[in-house]
Amino acid sequence: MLRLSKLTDYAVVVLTRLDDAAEGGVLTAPVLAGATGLAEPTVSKVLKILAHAGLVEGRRGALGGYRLTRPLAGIPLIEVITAMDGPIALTACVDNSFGVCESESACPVRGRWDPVNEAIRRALTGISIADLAGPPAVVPHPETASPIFAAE
Amino acid sequence: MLRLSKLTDYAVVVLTRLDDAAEGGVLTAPVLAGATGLAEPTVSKVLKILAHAGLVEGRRGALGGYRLTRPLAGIPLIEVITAMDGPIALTACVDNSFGVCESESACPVRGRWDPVNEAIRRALTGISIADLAGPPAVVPHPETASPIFAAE
DNA sequence: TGCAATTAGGACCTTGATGGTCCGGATTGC
DNA sequence: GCAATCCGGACCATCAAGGTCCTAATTGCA
Repeated sequence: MLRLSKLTDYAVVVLTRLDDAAEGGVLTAPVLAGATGLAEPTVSKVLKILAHAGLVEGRRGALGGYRLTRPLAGIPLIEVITAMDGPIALTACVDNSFGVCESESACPVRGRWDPVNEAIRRALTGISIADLAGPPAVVPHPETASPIFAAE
Repeated sequence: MLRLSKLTDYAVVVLTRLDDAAEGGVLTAPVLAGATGLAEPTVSKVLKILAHAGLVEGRRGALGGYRLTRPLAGIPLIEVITAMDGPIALTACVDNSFGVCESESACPVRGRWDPVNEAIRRALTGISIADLAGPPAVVPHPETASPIFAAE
């Protein structure tokens, strides 16, 4: 369904909550779990992945916790998606899997997905986490396209 | 991995091959299977879904087969994706699933994914199947090696 | 120095969707 | 009547995602 994983969704939520921490302060996984309503092991998993990607910073020991390495506005959505779900690649043909496709010789769209991936990548690069967490205004049904996030 | 299903990939391939049929002529599932290198039952499945979406037209009986209802240039990619994979919805929050999210009250990005979906939808609407099947030089090749692929 | 709190890094299992195949029925032309 | 073909499902295997848990390693404090 062209959907990204739940972990990515959780990551955005956790990052947003993490922004609530005081200047220089840290939040622990249990605290974040309580604030987000997610299960603690799940939050831990998300944080570990985010830390591995360099989006958050973990500090061990007592009084430890996690904090953002950058403000939310400086984190493009695509970076979170890439960290959680892996690189954007709509089909297996695009990245480095050559010789895997058994219909290789007959495939007429060989290598053709690249512009598609590029279009999506471009669309997601212009959106930051701050945009997602931004004004708490309600978005009931944006029928027409919001011109803020231009795809091209 | 933000990837679409293989069926969608097959659909694009099949549609492209279907375009090879003579004016007004039809191609049978076995013929298309042979032309694409895919298994016949799989091709049949793809064609049935596409027919249900109105993208192709099936004609039963002897001398039957499938044909396009529109030229490839008139079929936006998003229509094929929607037909095969369902509507574009990056997270479960966006469509009509209210009350399903257990973290609903605490979720700070509630309803915030809509612009993202809209951005992607717009990016995919501008690409037609003809663009994917076209000559290699037509579609611009923005970046040969994208830096975003450096995640893993 | 010992203890508690916390992250780091995996292993493990369950579940659901996807991919793929197959079968019976309906329709059409010869 | 017969053969070819689409139509609408059901059916099963596989695989990745989701989620939990366990054991180190690190840090601060009494």
